[in-house]
Amino acid sequence: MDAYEFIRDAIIEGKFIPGMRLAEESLAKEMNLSRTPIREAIRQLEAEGLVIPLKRGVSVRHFTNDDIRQIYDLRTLLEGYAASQAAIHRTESDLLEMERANILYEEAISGYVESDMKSLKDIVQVNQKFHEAIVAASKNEHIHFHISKVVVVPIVFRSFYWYNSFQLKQSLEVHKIILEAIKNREPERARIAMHEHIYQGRDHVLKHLEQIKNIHLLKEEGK
Amino acid sequence: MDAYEFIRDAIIEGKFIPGMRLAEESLAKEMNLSRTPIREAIRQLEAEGLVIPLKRGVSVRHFTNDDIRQIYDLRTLLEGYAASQAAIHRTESDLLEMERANILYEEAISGYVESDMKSLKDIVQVNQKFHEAIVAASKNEHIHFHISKVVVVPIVFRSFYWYNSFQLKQSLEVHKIILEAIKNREPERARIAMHEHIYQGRDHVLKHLEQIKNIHLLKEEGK
DNA sequence: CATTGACTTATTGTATACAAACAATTAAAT
DNA sequence: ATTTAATTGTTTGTATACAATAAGTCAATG
Repeated sequence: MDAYEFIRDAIIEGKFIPGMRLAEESLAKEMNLSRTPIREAIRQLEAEGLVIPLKRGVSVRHFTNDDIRQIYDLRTLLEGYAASQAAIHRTESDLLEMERANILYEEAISGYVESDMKSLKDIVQVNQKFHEAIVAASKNEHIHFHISKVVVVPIVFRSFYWYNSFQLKQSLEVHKIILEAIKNREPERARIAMHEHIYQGRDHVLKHLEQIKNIHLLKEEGK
Repeated sequence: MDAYEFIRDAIIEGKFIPGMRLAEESLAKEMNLSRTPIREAIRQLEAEGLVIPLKRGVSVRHFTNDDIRQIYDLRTLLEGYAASQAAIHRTESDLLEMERANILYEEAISGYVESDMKSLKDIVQVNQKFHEAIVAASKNEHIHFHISKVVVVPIVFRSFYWYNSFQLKQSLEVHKIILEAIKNREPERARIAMHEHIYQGRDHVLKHLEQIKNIHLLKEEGK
């Protein structure tokens, strides 16, 4: 569905900010459609929890710091499990896929210049590729469904945009450790490495949120 | 949404069997609505994975044995996590709620007569109450979202209907062990007990599925 | 007899129309 | 001046209408 992707992307990219009401008519006009497909897209987004119903219509969901913490806890659980299962069920072609993703990742961060959106989008995509390869290797097709719900969240999705070169390289190193564990068929090691990886991501996001809060506080004082 | 509940219930109760196409017009007529709200309900069910899109329209999703196994693995992970977190974060009122659910459970199974639908529905509901109380005590509001997706699945939902008195009593005993662990603030013990509880449920379902398969095979031979 | 092709039918997907609910603004009364 | 009432306007929710596409049937031809 086209309308679905349009609205979802606008939400996770922050174009539609939390609390904003989604007016069907204006959305319809914006993408040259009638209200009918717009409403159907909204129902899907509602089922995924990206928008919340009001008395009439819906608004973009706001995620609190606690939400982010809880969501990351679940992501840690799910991706850690995926990594441990991958260490058990991975085939040779799975390993190849993960290695390929990591090589692309390495290339992408070597070509990275601070705050260049184009190269960052590549990194985001390649990072996703690695994580998805692990899920595929876990041989549990339902994991993907759940992980997508803890990743496609506005703040989480954009967290990549405030990484620096060093942090990206560090991230690659952890990827290599995870891959090594999966290759050696060490489920616990793979799980723990993935845990640490995701938790670092969580701290990264929370630290950034803290900074934003402080900026707002300074603004308040400046008035 | 009323249309949503109508269709969802029909699917998880097995009135709409896997593979069956959902004809919008006939559904609309059946519940005295136009196609518009029906279609919106279908989009939600699609987002939840209970129906799958065809070239045009949707059909009720079929869950294979592997699906069931994978879904139960995830449920084990999620409910085990919920139990361990509940052991850490539970308040006194959380404990009260769980105890109350277990007392109701005990009453419900004492009043149970084999294959009496009325009393079974009560048991299903009270069982849910206990599991939800644990999720509430875990203090992670997002767990519920994910667990609901591994519970509201046709075969899983109906699995209760082929328990006997002894198995129900046994189930209650495990509930008590889980509660004890949560009361004593023993996260690992709570997690493991919950694991075992869910895995028993899984085996129960898979065994039943095996039986059904055998019945079908016998029918084939009889031809 | 089977296979291809055109035509007919049925059902979906999208647009529009209408009714109901909520919000907002203005007027009236205390 | 403030609060209440009423009326107007905007937006959602549902129904209907229309267009597009897939499927099924029947006939025609190899």
